[in-house]
Amino acid sequence: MTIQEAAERSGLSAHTLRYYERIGLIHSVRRDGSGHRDYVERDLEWLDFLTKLRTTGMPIAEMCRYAELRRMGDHTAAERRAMLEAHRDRVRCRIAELQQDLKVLDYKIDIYRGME
Amino acid sequence: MTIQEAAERSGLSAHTLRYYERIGLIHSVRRDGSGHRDYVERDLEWLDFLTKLRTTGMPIAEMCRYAELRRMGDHTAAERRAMLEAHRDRVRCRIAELQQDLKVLDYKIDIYRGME
DNA sequence: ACTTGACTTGGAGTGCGCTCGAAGGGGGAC
DNA sequence: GTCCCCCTTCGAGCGCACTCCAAGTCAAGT
Repeated sequence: MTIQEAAERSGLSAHTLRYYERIGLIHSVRRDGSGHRDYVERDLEWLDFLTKLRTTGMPIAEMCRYAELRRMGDHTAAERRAMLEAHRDRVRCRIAELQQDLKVLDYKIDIYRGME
Repeated sequence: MTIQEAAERSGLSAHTLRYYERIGLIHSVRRDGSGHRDYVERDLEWLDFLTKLRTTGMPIAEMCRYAELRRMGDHTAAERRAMLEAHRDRVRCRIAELQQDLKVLDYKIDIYRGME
């Protein structure tokens, strides 16, 4: 699969895919005869997971660490799990915070309604 | 109240408070005899609300627009309400998205647990 | 043979939201 | 008086996560 196809399917830009590879987020994408990247299904799955980490607010540096552990093999599973658990806690906190802020928005909107 | 006190109470830095004033997010903070800023309770309330808009992901430019409408008076209430409603929708979507992503994290963590 | 277009690399540029530095101005404590 | 500290403005700098550009390669189409 070409970089354009991978971009469309992952929702990332081709620029971003190259950038992710450069910083080590996605490792050693296969090249075809002419040196062009050739993405496989497994790359797409990994990109989807990376995207979930990103959209939930994990910093790139932390994602790089996770990717590095993943490359190191199964013996890093516990550390990776710990990272995900810590991240999950952050996401839960974030959701709780957003839900609180939502109440304030609701309250404000009601006030505006009352004014009209 | 001095800028330092306002910073402590709002959770923003003094730098950020000056920055917010410069870009028009907070308008015409009173000055004392020697030109120092003198924040009042109402400023703090406004800063708290601004902070909620920020932490829920409203871009600064949009917050400036909201602040501008607020300065223009009561006849902008409908437009401000519309902005808040649009923002509320975005926040709701964001929460829903985070909740979906949380499921993926849970799933992954379970897999790691199974591996150990 | 030549054009077209998508790809490659390395490095520079961008936008956002701050964050900091420089240079200078009070005003209270000693 | 002078030391010290916090304040002022203006403008530059920073960190993050991309985003884009320049220069070159390669393969397919006409």
